[in-house]
Amino acid sequence: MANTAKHDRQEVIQKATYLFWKKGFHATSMRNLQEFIDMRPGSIYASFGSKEGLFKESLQCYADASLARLAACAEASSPLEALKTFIHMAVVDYRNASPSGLCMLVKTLSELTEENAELLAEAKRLLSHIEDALAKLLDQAQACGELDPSKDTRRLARFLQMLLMGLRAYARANDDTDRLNELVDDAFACLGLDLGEC
Amino acid sequence: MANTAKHDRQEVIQKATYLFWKKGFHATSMRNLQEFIDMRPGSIYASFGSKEGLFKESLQCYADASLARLAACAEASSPLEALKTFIHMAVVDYRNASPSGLCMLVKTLSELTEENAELLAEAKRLLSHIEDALAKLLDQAQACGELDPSKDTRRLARFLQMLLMGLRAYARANDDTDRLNELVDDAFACLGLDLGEC
DNA sequence: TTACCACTTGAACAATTGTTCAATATAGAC
DNA sequence: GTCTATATTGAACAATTGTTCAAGTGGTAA
Repeated sequence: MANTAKHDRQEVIQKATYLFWKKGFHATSMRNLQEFIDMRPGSIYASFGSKEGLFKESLQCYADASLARLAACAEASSPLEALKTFIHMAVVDYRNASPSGLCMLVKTLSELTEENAELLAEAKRLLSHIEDALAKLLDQAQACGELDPSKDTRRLARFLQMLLMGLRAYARANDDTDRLNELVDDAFACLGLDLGEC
Repeated sequence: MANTAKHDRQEVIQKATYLFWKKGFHATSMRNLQEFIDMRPGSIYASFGSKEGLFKESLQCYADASLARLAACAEASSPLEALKTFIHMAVVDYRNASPSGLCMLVKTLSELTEENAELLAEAKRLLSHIEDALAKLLDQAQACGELDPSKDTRRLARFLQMLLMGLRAYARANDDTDRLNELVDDAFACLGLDLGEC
């Protein structure tokens, strides 16, 4: 077969995302990828140009999935309840199920240096999109009377993302689930969002 | 010269720490290290056994320096004031001065997988020591009446470390100093420690 | 002065890295 | 059925990886 793509592009990117997310950019070799997504180097380079190119698309794939997960939460319940579910999922539930436990974007920001400036910038860009989505959800919470209208939602969104990063990093260092739940509770408590009453 | 060590061991480890901290474990090649610390491979391997061996000692060197920094803060002011200084230094002041902006232990935890289980375990171990030091400082704060005696200092220490991780990770994604200061303020505010009045 | 020994040196190793490209294969157009 | 455009293959590339080791160097003790 030829002329018509053997591999579904999106499926290939998803597999690559899994491996990159799990092992990081440097520890994932092209040979690892070739084996895992069952493509020969020629095909990969024809489709994505370089390891960096494939990684960049993986970052986007990851961010899309995260935003979709947040949107799914938002559809299932009230804005603030959705936030709580989203964070609890990311920090506690997906901790062992996901390839890394950490946010792939944060992991990338942590691993890479200016030697891969483009990837660094892309990770930052995608993280800011997630922050936008969090802010939008907080705006909705205000609109439906769930959140004090005097609160600065942009500032609160920044704080939420910072908490999310911290919680997931901490979860990687300490795998006691009870204490982790305690920590998430503390984080919610200090938000002043009265989440417990939703 | 020979027979007597040409290089001061501690000095060599400090240089290695700088490079590992900056670039991470995988992106730092032995050739990078050889050049940076001005030693030939034979000497390095005679002293440290392997790249992993040198990295492990670098982790310890980093943790020692962090604990010393915290101790220095503690000696300069009251326990809670010291905590505030310590966190502000790590998140805002050292952000550009230090090799990475991130905690080297968190960066290691983020980068490595079970393929380097020993290094992973060492990073976790050292992080728990830092948490111990934070808890001890909170105990002192209680002893001198600076902190509500009913608070669970172990739990508070965990929360503090989580915040520290989150703040530094966020600082890596967003380099607006004003907003960063705002974020640190928010973090302190939600601690319920009344830090502003110390 | 001699002998020793801890330390250093750097060429060399096999393995792995990201990447290229000429050869091959095949679905669809005419 | 031929042609063309596109996708795939896998051997091969130069460069780099972590590591080894035989040879060299020079202070110290006798």
